[in-house]
Amino acid sequence: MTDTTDTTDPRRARLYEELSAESRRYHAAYVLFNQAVADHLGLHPTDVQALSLLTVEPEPLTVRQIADLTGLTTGSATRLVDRLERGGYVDRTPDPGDRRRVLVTPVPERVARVTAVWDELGRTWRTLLDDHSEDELRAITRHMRRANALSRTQIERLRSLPKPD
Amino acid sequence: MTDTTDTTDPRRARLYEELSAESRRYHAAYVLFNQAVADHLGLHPTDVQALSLLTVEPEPLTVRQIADLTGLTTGSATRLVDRLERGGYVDRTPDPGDRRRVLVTPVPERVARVTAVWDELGRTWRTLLDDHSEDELRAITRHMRRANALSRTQIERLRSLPKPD
DNA sequence: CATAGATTGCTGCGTCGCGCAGTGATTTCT
DNA sequence: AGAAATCACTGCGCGACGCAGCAATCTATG
Repeated sequence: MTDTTDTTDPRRARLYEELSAESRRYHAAYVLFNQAVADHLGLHPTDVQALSLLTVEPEPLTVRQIADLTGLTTGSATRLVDRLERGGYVDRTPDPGDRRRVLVTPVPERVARVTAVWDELGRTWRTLLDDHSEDELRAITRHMRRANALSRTQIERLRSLPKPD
Repeated sequence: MTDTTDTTDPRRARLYEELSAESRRYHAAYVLFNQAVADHLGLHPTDVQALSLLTVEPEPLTVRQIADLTGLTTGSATRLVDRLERGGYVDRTPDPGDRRRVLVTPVPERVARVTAVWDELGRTWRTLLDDHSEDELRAITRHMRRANALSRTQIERLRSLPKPD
């Protein structure tokens, strides 16, 4: 019926409301899950988060990139890599192209311990995704991708704004 | 064409892969955004997170509920409420029904400062959601709701498992 | 080509959120 | 009524984090 998007549609506004509330709980649940994984492995939540980001990207990351992606300072990122290296999860390799940089590479055998936990979750996840249509899956992915990009610009906006205190 | 769900469909497997990778970045982005909001308001990320959870639910929460929802111990939750109370964001009210409990109620005028930041984000969010169909919005919300419930059971599983250390 | 400036990663230092363990008050179980 | 569980709270110590300063290296400008 409604082909064009009507922003004042009350039913649609209700959908926005529900999605907003649900995404808050969604993120809260993820934080708790991440915490549980960290406890299970004897790591810190930040470390698990960093490992997650480190394994998503195909090429190794520098310490600075890890700092930017996690939101820590370069100093804290150094200690984080220290912990991960001490635990045997990553290797430090000097960057051949720029000798200031240090490339952080995940150690597959060791990281497998972490991904094993995720994969177990992944199996149950499949049963969750299986009754979504392909179009729905694409819509979900697209929403996340765009929300991702949006939050980046919003963070910049917040940083440029004066603090209300 | 494919009416029933075929788990071995390679194109579908690729969709799962993309969604998995994107949701990792999605959560990372949220953590960064939450951090930026906290910096902006001079609060701690955990406090902002707690305020978010506190305002989603219509009725006030007890200290224990806050502890469970955020994953902290009751002791840390007490300090968290201390900080929020000192900042004027919440009020402590003894529960009339159970005098052991303390009800934590958000202070609307003060919390408005926080929600103002969210609402500004909300406006740009609308432009993002506006070009999703209602069915897509429902699919996204449904996915989050179910992922939420799933992670709860997965956390229980992790806690009952022996630690690999 | 030399030199100033920017960038990268690392290291003391102090701060502070957090978990742990114990306490008193209140409720629930037997 | 007494025992056991639950709730919120409080010292205490740990450790992750931000900050500031450091040397090494790359880049830009004359």
